[in-house]
Amino acid sequence: MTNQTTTRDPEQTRLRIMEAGAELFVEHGFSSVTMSQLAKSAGVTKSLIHHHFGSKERLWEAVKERAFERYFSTQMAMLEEAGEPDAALLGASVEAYFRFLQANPEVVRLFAWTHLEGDTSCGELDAQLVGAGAEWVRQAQQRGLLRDDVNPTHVIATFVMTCTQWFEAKCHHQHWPGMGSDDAFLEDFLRIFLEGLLPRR
Amino acid sequence: MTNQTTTRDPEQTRLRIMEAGAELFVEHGFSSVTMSQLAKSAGVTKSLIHHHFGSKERLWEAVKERAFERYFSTQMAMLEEAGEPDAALLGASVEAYFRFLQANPEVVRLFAWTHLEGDTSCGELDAQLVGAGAEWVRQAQQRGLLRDDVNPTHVIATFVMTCTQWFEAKCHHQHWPGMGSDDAFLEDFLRIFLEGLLPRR
DNA sequence: GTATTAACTGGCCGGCCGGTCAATAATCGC
DNA sequence: GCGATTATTGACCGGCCGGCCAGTTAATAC
Repeated sequence: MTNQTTTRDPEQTRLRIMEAGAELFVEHGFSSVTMSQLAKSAGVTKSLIHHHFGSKERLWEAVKERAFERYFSTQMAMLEEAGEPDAALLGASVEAYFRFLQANPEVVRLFAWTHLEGDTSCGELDAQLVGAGAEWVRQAQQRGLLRDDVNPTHVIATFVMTCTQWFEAKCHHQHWPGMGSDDAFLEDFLRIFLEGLLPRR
Repeated sequence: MTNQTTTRDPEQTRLRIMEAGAELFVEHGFSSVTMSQLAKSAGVTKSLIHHHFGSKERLWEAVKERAFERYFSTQMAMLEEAGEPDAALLGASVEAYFRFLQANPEVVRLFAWTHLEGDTSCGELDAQLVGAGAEWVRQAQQRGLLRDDVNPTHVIATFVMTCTQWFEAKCHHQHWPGMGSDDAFLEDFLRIFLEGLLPRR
């Protein structure tokens, strides 16, 4: 058999606890989740969670840190495989980000919780990512492919925030009159956003 | 004196409890706030809160409902005093909404909590507001003042979501390299948004 | 092999949680 | 005025909270 019944694997255990934490915390928020729930969900005792992480708070921090790092490396990989900057590729990047959030709703919720907590650590890793994205926009501006009278960082921020809020506030606007599907909204947003960024004559 | 020491005013008491609830819940979230904190902050006993609202959950619902109604009436008033639709007035509306959120950060946090709870009630009142806004955009489209190949509801949603997320995720993006002030961002967003909405030639 | 360390368990703790209840005091209908 | 109603209090409840601790078992170092 692959797993002996009484074999210990502390790495695996830590991972199981973090995965349980990720699921419960992201779904219900830090303070709604109890150590008993975490223990039950991870299949370990409360004491073992304390042994590995010290406290509920430190487990939450470990969960967030792991999630941010995974997010960061995924996004960095997406950014690196993007080619030379131009308007079409900007559109493709927006769509890629939108699809990423669509496929990973837990990322959106994680951000929302950390924003409400006022936690700045989510933005620190992101700074590199945004720096690279803004540089990418700046090059396109210099080549005359995008209008150059807007701050490149604001260009990145605009589409990142729109995509994030679209999924974060789904329950808010999903029944608004005339509201379309994910795809329909993305299409309209891209129309406005990309044409708004064309060089001024 | 304006207030007798031992005079009862149940309306005023309900209000004090709701205001304490609004402040604490919006700041820390429903499950982090305890009845004892609420009671202390409102200057009443826990039992009195139960007497007036029945339970912690129902107090939270009352707080949200009151806040949504105030939000709705404020926004409706803003919408009604807006004049005939055109691109400049759309810009003014975006700015008005942005300034409203800037001046009322508790509204932003309230929306964020309700979104995480999956509460749809915030969107129901809004539906009217958005319906009116979308109609306003539609008229501008018919007059050839705005491009007509985008869904009017998506136009409203785009700027509402951008403004909301700007303030909601402030702690996330405030230290991004090159990120400007509230005003600088708003200016750039308006450039992109309004030019992206001009009629296609 | 054996001593040391680390993983892991179960039971327990003080404290606070949301909520209840009986008693009291102010207000209101008449 | 006076009885019914309702606002308000403080004492109290069972239960669960996060965390601790003593003890046991597995892995590791030598």
